[in-house]
Amino acid sequence: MARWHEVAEALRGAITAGIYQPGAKIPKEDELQEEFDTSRTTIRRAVAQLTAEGLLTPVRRGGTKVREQPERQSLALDTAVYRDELGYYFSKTVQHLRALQPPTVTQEPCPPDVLALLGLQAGDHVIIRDRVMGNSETGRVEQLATSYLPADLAAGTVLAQADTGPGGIYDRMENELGWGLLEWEGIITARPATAEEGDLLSLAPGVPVLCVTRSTIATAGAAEGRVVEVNVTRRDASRFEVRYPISRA
Amino acid sequence: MARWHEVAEALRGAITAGIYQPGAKIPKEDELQEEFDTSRTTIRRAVAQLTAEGLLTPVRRGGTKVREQPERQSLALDTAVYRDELGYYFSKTVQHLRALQPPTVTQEPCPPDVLALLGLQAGDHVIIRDRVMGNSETGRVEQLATSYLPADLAAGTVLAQADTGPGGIYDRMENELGWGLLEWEGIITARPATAEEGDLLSLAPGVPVLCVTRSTIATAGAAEGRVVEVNVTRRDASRFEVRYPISRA
DNA sequence: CAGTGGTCTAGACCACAAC
DNA sequence: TTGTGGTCTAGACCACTGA
Repeated sequence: MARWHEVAEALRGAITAGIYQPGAKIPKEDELQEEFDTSRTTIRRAVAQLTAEGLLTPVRRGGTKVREQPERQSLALDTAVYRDELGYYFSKTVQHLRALQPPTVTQEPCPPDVLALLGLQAGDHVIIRDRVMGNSETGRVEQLATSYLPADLAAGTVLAQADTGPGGIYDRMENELGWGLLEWEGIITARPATAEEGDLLSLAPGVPVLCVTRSTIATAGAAEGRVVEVNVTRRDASRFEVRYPISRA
Repeated sequence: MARWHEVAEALRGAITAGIYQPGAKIPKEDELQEEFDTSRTTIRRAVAQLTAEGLLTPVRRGGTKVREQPERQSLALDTAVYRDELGYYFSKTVQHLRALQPPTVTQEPCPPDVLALLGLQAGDHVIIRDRVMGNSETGRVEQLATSYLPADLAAGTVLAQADTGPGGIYDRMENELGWGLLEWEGIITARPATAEEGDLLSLAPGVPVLCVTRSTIATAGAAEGRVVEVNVTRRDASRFEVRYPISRA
């Protein structure tokens, strides 16, 4: 077994055994170096591993702390979609999330991971609507939301404009565009965060993002039967969870 | 910006731009060292970052490859529980998963992350039933399943034995123990994989685990109103997703 | 403002698996 | 067999930030 692996295991054991409590500092690198009689690089490799596992967070000038796991915030699973005079919404729980800035709208080749969902070919273009959402009072960023719309359907329409008017894009699709009563399907996934996501969401190193991907299907008009939108929301996986009820069938 | 950050960004750009295709090899470390005119350590730091993001997988003696994202396997969300003469099951989709070994049963202090779910105090003991599940034909490990039961309820009962008989623990709870018709609730989370999970599930470095946590609530008998079991299943987040329907309310 | 973690260098040897 | 990534050393300087 590699030396850094041994060091990591020793530290991990000390943490789970409670010798180092959450919020407490572990010895500084020089001290660990002496304790384990190895080079600083090896110590750093071990600490990096535990950091990636979410156990430690190094603080500049403040030592390396045992990470306090934040309480996870529950999201109700949006198995039903509601509608009132203002538009569609997917959760009965009041969302305090607001777009912190106007959405970014661009047109680009479709990223590979949404190609299949939209039923497109490699190289096909999509309209990308990007929003950074959070608590408008504290300014804290809570989720990143991105919509992908096939360019052959959406380019040049109101769907490609930053302001889509009252009710948002779904109202436009059902009313002005005549795409019928929309249908939806959801997928929950998780993956490592990109560097950009880590920045925007203030993720601790190594923490993944929890993704909820919602596909919108048209039932009439020019887009009948097609997936006309894929919406991906990404959240800090250490701070959010998706909760759902189970009933007897 | 740190040098390794620049290198990482350059490589990331080349990958997303398709200059390095999935499955292809990026230049070996010496060549990158020359190309970017920096030390090997810096190159390795950059490659480590992209590996953690799931973009690269180094292969010994075979160079470093651009990771081919495996197609995700869909899991139906178990919003309903079914029952037949053999016992309970949570998914209509036939599961080919079998326990690859008999379950491990131990008694330990309750881990902090399930304390609140079980309504226990720090230091309280739980019975832990651990199973490694996978495809019994290929031997491939697909998921890790762990059940936590409060020791004050389960110790000394059939629930603490490796073989719980036909129908499993839920039948024992409802029938022999008289805990009434059980109820359930589910939670979906994601977190970085531990070293052990990475080994068992053959996870690529940096890939998180997708967790489905199911709590069982008793409605009668000595355990009435209590959470009598917490079941946590962990899967490779790059290979699984949870899919669910959305209907109009 | 000084001590901590962050970055970087130059070099060496090792172990594993693809060739 | 041997070239690749994996590990490790000893040392240096930097930059941020919390004491």
